[in-house]
Amino acid sequence: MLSTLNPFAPPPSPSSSSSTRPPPPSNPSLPLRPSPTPQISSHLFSHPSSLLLELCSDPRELRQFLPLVIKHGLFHEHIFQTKLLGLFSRFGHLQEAALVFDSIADKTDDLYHSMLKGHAKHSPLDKTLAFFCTMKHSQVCPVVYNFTYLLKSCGDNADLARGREIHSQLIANGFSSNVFTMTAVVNMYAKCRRVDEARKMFDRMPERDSVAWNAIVAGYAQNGLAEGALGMVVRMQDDGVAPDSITLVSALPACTNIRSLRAGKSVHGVAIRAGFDSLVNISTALVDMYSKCGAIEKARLVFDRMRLKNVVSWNSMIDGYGQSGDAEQAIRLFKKMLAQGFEPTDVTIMCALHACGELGDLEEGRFVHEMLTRLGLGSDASVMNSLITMYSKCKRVDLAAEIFECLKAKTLVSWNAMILGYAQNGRTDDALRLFSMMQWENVKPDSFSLVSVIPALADLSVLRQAKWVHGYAIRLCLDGNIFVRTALIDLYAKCGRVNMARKLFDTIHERHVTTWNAMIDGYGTHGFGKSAIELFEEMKRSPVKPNNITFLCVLSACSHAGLVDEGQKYFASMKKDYGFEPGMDLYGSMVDLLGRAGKLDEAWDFIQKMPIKPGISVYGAMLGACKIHKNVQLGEEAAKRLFELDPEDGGYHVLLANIYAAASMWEDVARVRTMMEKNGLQKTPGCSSIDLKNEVHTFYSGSTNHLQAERIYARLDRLIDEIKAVGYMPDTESIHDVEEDVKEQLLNTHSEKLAIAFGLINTSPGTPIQIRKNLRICTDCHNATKFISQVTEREIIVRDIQRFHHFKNGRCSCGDYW
DNA sequence: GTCCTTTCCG
Repeated sequence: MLSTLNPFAPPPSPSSSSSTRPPPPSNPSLPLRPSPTPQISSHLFSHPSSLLLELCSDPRELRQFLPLVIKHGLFHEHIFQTKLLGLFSRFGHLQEAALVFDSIADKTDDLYHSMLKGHAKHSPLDKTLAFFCTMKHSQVCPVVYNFTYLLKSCGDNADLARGREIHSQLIANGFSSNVFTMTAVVNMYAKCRRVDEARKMFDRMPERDSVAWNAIVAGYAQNGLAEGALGMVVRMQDDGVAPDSITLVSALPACTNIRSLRAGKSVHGVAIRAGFDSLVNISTALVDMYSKCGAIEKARLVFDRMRLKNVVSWNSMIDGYGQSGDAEQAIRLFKKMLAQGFEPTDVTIMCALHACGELGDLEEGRFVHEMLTRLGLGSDASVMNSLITMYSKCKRVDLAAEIFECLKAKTLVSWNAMILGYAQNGRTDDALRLFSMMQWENVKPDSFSLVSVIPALADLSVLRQAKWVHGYAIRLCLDGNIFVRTALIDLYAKCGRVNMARKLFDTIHERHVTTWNAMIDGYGTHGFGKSAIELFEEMKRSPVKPNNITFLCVLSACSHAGLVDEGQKYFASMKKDYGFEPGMDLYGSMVDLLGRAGKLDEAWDFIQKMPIKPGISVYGAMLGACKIHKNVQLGEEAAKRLFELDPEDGGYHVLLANIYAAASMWEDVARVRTMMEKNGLQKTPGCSSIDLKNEVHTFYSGSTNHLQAERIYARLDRLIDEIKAVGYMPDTESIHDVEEDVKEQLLNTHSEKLAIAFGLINTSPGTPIQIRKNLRICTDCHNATKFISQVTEREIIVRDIQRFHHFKNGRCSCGDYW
């Protein structure tokens, strides 16, 4: 700015202190130009003109000035030393400030105060306090603002111990009723999350100005105590202090926090009446409040009416769209922001990445990735964490892993994001590997880590691991966390321990909607439809409102238990009583409900009447029902439409082939197989696994590579004879083009049977056997297992991809209805 | 010379 200064302008009046000084002129384009140093002539360095130094708005200009100061021998003049020191410390160049400071022989108190301020604003807390100590040792008398700066620094570092120390020193220095220091004390305690202590100090203040009130309002708001914050806003008015814009900008996030549109609107009203609503920070907070309170259109209205927007305003609106599920609008606004020439910040990038992830838009995601690299945000941990999540959501967990591996400053969030990414992309082993690795690297898992890894364990359904992670959660003192507990409920249910799940459920008093959903679904997959319904009815009487997932769980429970009327009733109630518009999965559930129960025509009719175009899940359910009830004609219809939707999963083709096979339509079976090959679709090989003595044993159909293979096959041979003796008939009708005995042989070596035989050999009599199958259990194995449970007097629990089957005394809990 | 807005993982 030096070139813009008029050297002939009258010098500022000597009485003008720094507090009333106008802000330094700022022209962002100027500091980039080389400074016209030679044009500055030495006559400027008369004493009044030394004030010029103060007008330096950036350290660069200061550095350009310095050689001149030295050249003209002014460096040792007190006024220059004072000003230089002040400037260096204001700009955070503490080393240079210290150089000036140390060179001064007889230091005035002012110089100490100036140094302390610089340290408090720019140095680590340790250094600041060390300087404060030397200051006291040099017999410098502390002043009010020494303490306010020190306390702010303690608050920013959330260093309660040091905060208390400063607090007591302040009392010793007789500042305990000063409104400035005490406001800083209130703020410090609030920042250290000790709102009660902050409040105690606030109540003890002999007088309170609006700043003091703002400190306590913000204190409550930032600690998630919205009611406290809003209560204090009321109290301050009763006390005759009018809320200012700072009060309101703190009160708004409090309304946002409790999602209270009503409170937010009333603050908006106050802001309008006081004329604060045109302030950029107020209107930005309003945008955030409205969008988070579910009034996204109103947020957009406020946003569009803003005459002045800053990056934060844009970020709030973009994130508002992202959080309310409108990722497309978020991206559109992001583009608009770029078009208007705003430079995205780390926050903008994170919001944009979130939206890309939601949309699964890899191309856009890559574009944002390139942009953030250009912007130099490639080492910002938060940004990189968002990138990991974006790539994971776009099903490119490989790219996510690449980012994670290269990320130098991994945070706990990075680990959590990567674990979740693996878990959600079916990379269970990698999720578990990372979870144990993080502990090797001394990163302590938190509730998010557990909530990410537990579903991966639920995928494996190994009870031993479930118990281990439960114990681990207890040791980490995280088992009380509602989301961890909910994940554990789901885990126990998926490990076949629905009673244990219920026990955990009963210990939770403040249940989240997902807690109810997990338990209802647990009952549903175990075929306990009645229990699921009872629990749902209990939920309706609780303060927690069901969401559309709840209805999905309830309908699937009804479907697995054959409760057709109940299911239909709930489907109707969902729209009528709760106003939920059913999604594709719910329609699929309804088709499943009707179809499984044999009401195939009704199911088909239901599909024709759907208000939205039926998707894969709907025709998939129809096809599955046609397989159960051996309906070739409707099966073909469903498959035709299903294949038009181009599913990536080859399972539907297999389903159709099985429908044909059951009807002995072998040419059609062959046709479907050819079609699969042509489309590059593969049948997922069926496999069954069983957990034994800390090891998971996995079997594929006919596999002979197990160490105990000989014993297993021998036991299986005997087993087949035993169950045949009590009435088992091999279901060979769905196998074609081989001899009868080969058919039997093929059936007998199904993975389910191998796993059961292995379990029988290796466990003592009476021990329940638990198997996990990656596809649906086959009809013959289901039948055989019933007989096996009878002849061996074992309880056999099979979890297939759809549900649980509890076999006992020759019967299955699904009532052969699955 | 104190107080204030936006953001990542469930």
